[in-house]
Amino acid sequence: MAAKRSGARSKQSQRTSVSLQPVQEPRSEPPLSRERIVATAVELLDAQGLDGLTMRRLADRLGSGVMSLYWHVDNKEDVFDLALDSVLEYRGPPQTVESQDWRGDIVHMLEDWRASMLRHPWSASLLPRRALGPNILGRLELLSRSLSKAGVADADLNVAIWSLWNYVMGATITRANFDLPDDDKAATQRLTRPGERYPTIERSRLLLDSDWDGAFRKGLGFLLDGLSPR
Amino acid sequence: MAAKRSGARSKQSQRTSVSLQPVQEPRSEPPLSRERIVATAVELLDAQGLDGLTMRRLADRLGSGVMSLYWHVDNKEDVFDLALDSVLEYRGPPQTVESQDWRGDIVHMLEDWRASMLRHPWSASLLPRRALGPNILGRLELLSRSLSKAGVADADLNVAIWSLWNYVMGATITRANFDLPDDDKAATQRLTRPGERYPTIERSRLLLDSDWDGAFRKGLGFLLDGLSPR
DNA sequence: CATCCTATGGTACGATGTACGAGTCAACCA
DNA sequence: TGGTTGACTCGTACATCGTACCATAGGATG
Repeated sequence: MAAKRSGARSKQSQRTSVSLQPVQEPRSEPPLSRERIVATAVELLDAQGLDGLTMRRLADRLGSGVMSLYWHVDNKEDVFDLALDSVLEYRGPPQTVESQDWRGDIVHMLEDWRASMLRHPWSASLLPRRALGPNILGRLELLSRSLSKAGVADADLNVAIWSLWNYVMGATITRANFDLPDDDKAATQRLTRPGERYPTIERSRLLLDSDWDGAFRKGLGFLLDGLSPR
Repeated sequence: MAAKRSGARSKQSQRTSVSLQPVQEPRSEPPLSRERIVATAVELLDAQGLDGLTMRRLADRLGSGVMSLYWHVDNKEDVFDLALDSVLEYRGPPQTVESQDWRGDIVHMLEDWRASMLRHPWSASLLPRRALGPNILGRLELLSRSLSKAGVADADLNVAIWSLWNYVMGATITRANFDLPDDDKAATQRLTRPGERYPTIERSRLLLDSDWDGAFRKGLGFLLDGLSPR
């Protein structure tokens, strides 16, 4: 029944028999490919946001017909999946040798993760509802190893991983969605609206001071304090 | 320019001059109202998910014409906002007297928050991208007061609030989106796919054991440990 | 030359959010 | 009493979306 869904699409893996290419590319678009589609989708998402990506616009940018895309990708969801994973690669902590600094490794990876997502704000809203791609699993694997090295008990390992995941996801999604258009303005207005008031929040300027990066780092520190054995 | 956006809509606050109602309601639908629309929208969202809410379906359920809705709400986004906030009320910790147990109060509120959202899984994906409604601000206010009472320094207060917010949001969004259709299956397949492997994750069965509630509580405990002064 | 596979894209369909304006009905004032 | 006004309802129409279906082109292979 469900024989449609096979990953066997788009194999132009053939030798292109390089022979000789014409002296001058005739200015036309390069051929469509999964990679070119994904790269252009990321451009479009960066420029126009989640709703800005439509198959027609994507085809326009690629200089192709809309339906040609469907030869290379299954559907729009597929485009989202591919764009998302393409944005979440991680090269690992700077030094190549076996690291002693598990805490530094974790912080480095998580801050890089957050930064990658904030560079492409749409990705934060997308990640939780898509299946886990290889790049995310790779990050979780690294997290898991570092925490083990840090002496976290096996029984606590999953909780620790999820806690860090939750923290990063929550912080990033919130941040990415918070300053989209005029949200600061809206929140401020809502806060200062006469009628109901929120004195403690207002006093601490919770919604106004915006050292997001510092807050992220500091809160992550608290969480790691709590997770560290003893 | 932006004179459209005024909250002055939908005031049928008039006295209806009760006089006498007919002996028998003639079985017809009750009149449209903001409240009825929101309640029905929540029903629909619960039943069909985020994409299941369309203005046409909503009108069908209400036994009205589509465009009649627009007298009571500004647009579909408005419906989302109202539905979201209507689902996030909080009555406060059980006992009425001044509580000594700040940690218990916080845990109670946050677990109730998470439970409210999981009862309506669409709400988790919606919350971060909508402006903060009064019910959310109320929860933040309560959080802020409890943490102050716990002795968290003013300088750390915002970080502590955001950390807890992040944790709850991340945990809930992940949870709400994780077991929608056959996601477990997909994740498992992906994990056990020959080729690339993730040995540590696999060994710890990170994606397979599913005591979400326990993990949430335990991780929250770790975070509060880290946040507690000294 | 015939046949096949890869790749492209035009047309068309059903669904969506909502602008516009015409309709109904009760309350009010003359 | 009759006219006017406001609150409220809703049919029609339109632009835009994802994508099913199908016709086509061109190179590789027989």
